Amino acid sequence: MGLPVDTIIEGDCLEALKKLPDRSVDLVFADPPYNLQLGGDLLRPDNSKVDAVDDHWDQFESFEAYDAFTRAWLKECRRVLKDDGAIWVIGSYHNIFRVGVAVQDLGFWILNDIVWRKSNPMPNFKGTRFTNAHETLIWASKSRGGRRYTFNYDAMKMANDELQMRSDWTLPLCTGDERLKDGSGAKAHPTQKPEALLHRVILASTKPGDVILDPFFGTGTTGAVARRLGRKFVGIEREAEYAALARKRIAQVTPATADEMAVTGSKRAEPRVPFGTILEAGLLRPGDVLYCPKGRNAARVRADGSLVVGEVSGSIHKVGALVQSAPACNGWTYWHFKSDKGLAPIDVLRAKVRSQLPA
Amino acid sequence: MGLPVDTIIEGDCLEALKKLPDRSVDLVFADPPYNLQLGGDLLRPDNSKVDAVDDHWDQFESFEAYDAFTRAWLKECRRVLKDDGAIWVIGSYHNIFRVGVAVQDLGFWILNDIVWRKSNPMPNFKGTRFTNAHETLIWASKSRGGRRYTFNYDAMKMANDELQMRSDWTLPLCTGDERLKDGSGAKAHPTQKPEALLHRVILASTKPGDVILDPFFGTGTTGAVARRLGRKFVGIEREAEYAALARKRIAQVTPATADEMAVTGSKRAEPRVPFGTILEAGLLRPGDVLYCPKGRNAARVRADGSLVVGEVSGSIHKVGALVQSAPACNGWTYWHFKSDKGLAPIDVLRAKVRSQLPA
DNA sequence: CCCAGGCTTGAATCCCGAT
DNA sequence: CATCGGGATTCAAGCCTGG
Repeated sequence: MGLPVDTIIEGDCLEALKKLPDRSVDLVFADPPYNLQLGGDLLRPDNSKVDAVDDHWDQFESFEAYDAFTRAWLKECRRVLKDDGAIWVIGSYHNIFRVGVAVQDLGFWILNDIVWRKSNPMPNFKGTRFTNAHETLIWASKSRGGRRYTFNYDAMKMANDELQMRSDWTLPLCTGDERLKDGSGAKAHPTQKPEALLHRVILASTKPGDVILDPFFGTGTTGAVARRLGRKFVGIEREAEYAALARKRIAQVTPATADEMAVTGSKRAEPRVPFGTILEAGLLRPGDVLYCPKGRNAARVRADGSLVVGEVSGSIHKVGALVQSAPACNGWTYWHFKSDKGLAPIDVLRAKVRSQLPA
Repeated sequence: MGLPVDTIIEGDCLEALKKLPDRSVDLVFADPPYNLQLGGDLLRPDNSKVDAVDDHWDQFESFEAYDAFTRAWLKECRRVLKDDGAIWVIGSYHNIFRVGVAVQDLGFWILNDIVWRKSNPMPNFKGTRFTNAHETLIWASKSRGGRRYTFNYDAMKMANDELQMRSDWTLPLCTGDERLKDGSGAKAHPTQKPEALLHRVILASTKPGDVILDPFFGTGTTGAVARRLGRKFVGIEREAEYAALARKRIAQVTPATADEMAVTGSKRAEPRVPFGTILEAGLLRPGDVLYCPKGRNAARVRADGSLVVGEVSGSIHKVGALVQSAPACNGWTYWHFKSDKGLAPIDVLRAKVRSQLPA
C-alpha cells in the first residue's frame, strides 16, 4: 500500500500505523494521551467546576501500560520515517519523561526539548503548587548522526527578530474563534493545540511538499497548518466525530502563497521584574532596610520580597502606600537603599536586573 | 549514626547516602551528572574552543548504566527523606527524562516540572538546532497523598509581585563574581548553579531550620544559600577540590536572623477564630442581621454563633452555602453587617479579634 | 458604533487539621 | 485511617451585555 496523502485514516493508531510503508514520511508530529490521573472534581474560587480531561482515551491502568503503548506507536513511527526524518512529541510532566525515555531507547536522537510557555495558563486555584504554565515538546531525529534532518535555521531566526530562536516559545492557548465548537457551543475537543505552535514546528523542521504524519490527529490542527504552509499530511484518528470535524476544517484552509508564509510574530512579553528577583539576584538581602526619599520612614526587607513596617507587611507598593496613607504608591521609586553614594531608589536595582534579561 | 548537619561528606555519593539515617532530612536538592554525550570538540565561529563538560564524572557507558546509577541514588534519597519531605532534581534533555521516569517509578509524586529559562544562554554556534536556553527541574513529594509537603505559596506569590509563581523561572546563569574561580582564574566547576535558583527552591519548599541534603554538592551553592536563609545542609562530594572550595565559600556566608527569614505566611496558618467569639466580644449581638454582599439575602445571628434563615440554621459557612445553593462558602467574606459606612464583611470583625490575641 | 464592566474558560495529578 | 467541617483559593483573554 502506498502512502495515503492528505487523508485522515479512521481507526486505531497502532493498526493504522502498521499499514503504512517504511521510510515514507518526512516528519511525525504526535500529541498522545497525557495519562493525567486526576482526582475528584476541582472547583474554582467562585465554585464553578473545572472542565477536566476525563476522556476514556486518557485512562491507562499503570505506568507500565502507558509505557508499552508509547513504545509501540513510537516504534512504528520510526519505521515509517524516512532516514532524514524527525519526530516531535508534546506532553506534560505527567507523561513527557516516559515519552522521552522511550524516544531515546528506540534509537531516536534528541535534538532539543522545547518549552511551550503559555501566556494564559489556567491558574492553580487551590494555591498548592506553582501554576502549571508550560508544556514540553521533544524534537528528535531518526538516529544519531544519520542522514541530516531538516532545520530551517534562518527562517526561525528571521521569525525571532533576527535572534536565534530559543528552546522556550511563548504562545497563547487555543481559544476564541480558533477553538472548534460542537453543535451545542461547547469545545469540540478537550486539548486542541494552537495553530501557532504547529506553524512554528512545521516551518522549522519541514520543507514545502514534505509529508507530515500525525498519529493522534484529533480535530486536525496539524493537517490545517500543514495545508496552509504547502505541506502534505497523513492523519490517524480513532474518534469519528473528531475526524469529521478535522475534514471540514481542513477543507476550508487556503494554502498560502510563498509570500504569505512570512512570520507569525513572536509576542515578546515585557520583562516584568518582581521585587523578589532583586533578592534572588543578591542585590538586596533579607533584613536590609529601605527608606523613603527623605529617609524618614524605614522598612525591612524579607526573603520573599515583602516589606515590614511595625506590624504590617506586604509588597513594596502596598507598604509604600500605607506609610504615606496614600491610595497607591510606586514602590520602585518610593523606596531607597543606602549605597556608598547615599540613598538611591531601588529602581536602579531593577534596571540592573533588566539589563541581564533577554530583550 | 546521626545526621551530620552542616557538613560536607567527602566520598562516593552512594556509599555516603547509605550511611545516613532513615527519614532524617526535609528536602533533597540534586544536580546529578547530565550524561552529556558530546562528540568531538565544539568550535565557536572564531575557531576558539568551547570549554565542554568532559569531566570523567559525567561519562557513562550506556543509558542502562546511567539509569542504574540514577535509581540507586534516588532510592537512597527517598529512604533518607522524612515522610513530609520532597526532592528537587535538575537536568537537561540529555538526562532529565530518565531521571523523571526513575522518580515516578520509585514512588515519588511529581508536583511540578519547572523550567529555568536562562536569560543569557550559550548560543548554538553551528546554527543546527534551537538555542538550548533552559534546564528542567522536577519537584516531587515523597509519595502520592502522603503527609503534606511544604510549599510557601504566599511567599512565592509575594516574590512575584502578588501573582502566582509560575512553572517557568527566568534567571541568569552563574557568572561574574559569583562564579568561583580556581587558582589560574578559570572557572572552578563546570556547572555551578546560580544562587538565585537555590534561593527560590529553598524559599518555596522549606521552613527555617529544615535540613537540605545535596548528594552532588560540587562547590556548595546549596549549602551557601541554605546557610544564608537559616536552613541546615548535608553535602556529599567526591572531589576533594570542590569540597574544599565549598567549605571556604560557606564559611563566608552570614546566616540570616530569624527575623530576616520570616516570609509572608498563609492564612491557613493564622489562629482560628470561631464566629461565636465575635458575639462574646460584643462586636455583634444576638438578633443582629447579616446580609449577603448585595444585601438581598439576610440572616439572623443567634447567641451561639449560628445563623438562621427561614427554617434553617447552622454555621455561617453552611447557611451561606445554602442560601446560594453553592457546594461551599466562606462565611467570613460572604456575610456582611451594617456599619456606619454601609455593608462590611464580618471578616473585619475577625481581624479585630485576631489583633487582640496574644502573640 | 464604541467602551466599560462582567462573565466564561483553559491538558489540573489543586485543603487540612481535629477527632 | 476515615470522617467531618471550617473556610481558603485565580490569571489572562476573549466574548457578551448594557449604556
